[in-house]
Amino acid sequence: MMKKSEEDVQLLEGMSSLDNVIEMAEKLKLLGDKTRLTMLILMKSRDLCVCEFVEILNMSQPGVSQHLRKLKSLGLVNETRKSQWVYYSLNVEDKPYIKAVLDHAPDLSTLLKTMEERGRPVCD
Amino acid sequence: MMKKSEEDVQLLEGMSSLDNVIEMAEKLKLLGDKTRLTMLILMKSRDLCVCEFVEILNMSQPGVSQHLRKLKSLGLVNETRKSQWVYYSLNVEDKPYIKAVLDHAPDLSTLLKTMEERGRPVCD
DNA sequence: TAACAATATAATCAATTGCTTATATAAATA
DNA sequence: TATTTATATAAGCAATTGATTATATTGTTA
Repeated sequence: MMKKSEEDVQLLEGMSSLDNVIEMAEKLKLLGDKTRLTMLILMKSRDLCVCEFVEILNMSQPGVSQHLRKLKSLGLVNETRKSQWVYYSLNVEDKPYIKAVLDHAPDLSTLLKTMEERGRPVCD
Repeated sequence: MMKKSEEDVQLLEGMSSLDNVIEMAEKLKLLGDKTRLTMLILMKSRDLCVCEFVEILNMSQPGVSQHLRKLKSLGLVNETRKSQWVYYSLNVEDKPYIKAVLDHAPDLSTLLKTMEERGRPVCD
């Protein structure tokens, strides 16, 4: 087998770095939508089920489900079924730059509380 | 003038938080594109002019200019003309979450050096 | 001042996105 | 088991995006 020249190695390293940049951009693209970013920030307070997102975000249930699917497909959230409800939770402990973004995000816990007080869906 | 109720105040505060989320999402959307993210990471090493981006990213000059315009319009970069060249530089010191993202980004300084060694544009 | 080099803007277009409505699936309950 | 509730998937569509080529602008230099 032919030995790699230093230049080749450097090029290959450059390539894999670029792959990592692309992967990073894909995740950041998910944060670059106001609906999904709001969802992620809300999940800092607690896990939420789909119908809660529907109420808070005031959008159609399929719309919410599709955003959650994208977040799940890139590993930013986990889903847990609790009888009829599916709860979504943050999964960013091992993604430092996403965690950093969410740490600096505006606080939406007041908004969440407000919705809770106005009679939210039962959810268990 | 009518006094605001506590509920109104809470609602209004909620609103402004949402505005901040939207503003945050707009900036993150800029990072959610592989070309622009690469540009920002490259500028961590040093300021670059348009024609350097064109060479490194291997795309059309107008394409590069339009990405830079978006970054400038949201205040993520500054531009400085040096005779015929326009240099772009990072302006993220006052944007902690963007800084955090770039701090965690893959290192592209090797890629930049490689391009420099292969005879880059003169640029002063 | 004419030609050139670097950059910006305009016009265009295919691909992607974020939403909707309609429909399917899954679990709980009468 | 039939109905209801929660969620997911499919299909469709207008708006946005990221690229291109063509053209305008700005500064340098012969």
